[in-house]
Amino acid sequence: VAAELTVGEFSRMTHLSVKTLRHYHQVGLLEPAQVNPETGYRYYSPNQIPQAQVIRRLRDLEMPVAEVRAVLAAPDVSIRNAVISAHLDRLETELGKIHTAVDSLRSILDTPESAVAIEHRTT
Amino acid sequence: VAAELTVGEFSRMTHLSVKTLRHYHQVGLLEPAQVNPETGYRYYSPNQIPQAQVIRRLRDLEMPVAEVRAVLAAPDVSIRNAVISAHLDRLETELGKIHTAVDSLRSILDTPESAVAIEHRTT
DNA sequence: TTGCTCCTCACGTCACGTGAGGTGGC
DNA sequence: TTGCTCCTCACGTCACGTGAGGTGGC
Repeated sequence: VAAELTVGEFSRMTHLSVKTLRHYHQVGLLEPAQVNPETGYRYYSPNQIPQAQVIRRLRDLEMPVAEVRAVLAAPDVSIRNAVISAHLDRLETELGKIHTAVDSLRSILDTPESAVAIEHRTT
Repeated sequence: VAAELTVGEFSRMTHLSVKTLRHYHQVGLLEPAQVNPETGYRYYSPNQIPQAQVIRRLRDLEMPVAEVRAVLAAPDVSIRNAVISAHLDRLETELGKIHTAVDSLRSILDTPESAVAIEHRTT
């Protein structure tokens, strides 16, 4: 009943590339509200925008597509939030590890004559 | 001149999977010290271990293989360090963004009746 | 007619992992 | 003989991107 948007329009409004939108259609993550059976043209509804933004946020946080799908299919807001929260926890643990690794590498780089020089011993 | 190690042994010492070692051989990132031309068996030298560990560290920090190769081929320690440092900077910027996104998502989740409810308006 | 948008294959990319089928040495 | 390790294809995975070749509406 709402005005339909073409992929291009929907792409601009959601900042998801057209290729990505087609991909999401194909894997059933985000289906267009309508598809013209003759031309194959995809049409999205404006009220699909919030959902597309949720998808984009979760994908930006590297949540796998399958998990994003699970989040959207969650029967209950509290379940949904629990799944997201679990992912955020994993992510933060990851960030911590990477941060530690970065620091450790930096300290190696800041120590000119140490482990870095090992490779020159053969000379 | 040093005792040679098989892939399996080298894998255990570097914590790189055998498949990964074969892959690194194929793409020329880490070549075995010797390859038996009859059997195709790969043999690594113990003094390749430090290099393998550098590779592992950089890959753990999601540095693309091509860039790792560039780091190893750097003619000069200062150039090498500059490349690594540039990557670390990019990484930290990334981490910051992700952290912001996580916080913002968390605050949305902590606010029960807001944007999350938009999807139910059609009902 | 020209442009722009849209479409469908099919293949590419990145960094491996999986699995089949087979060999060699203790 | 049994096990374990090693090998080479070839294809799979994940999430798209690229590019060819073609269509439809203003």
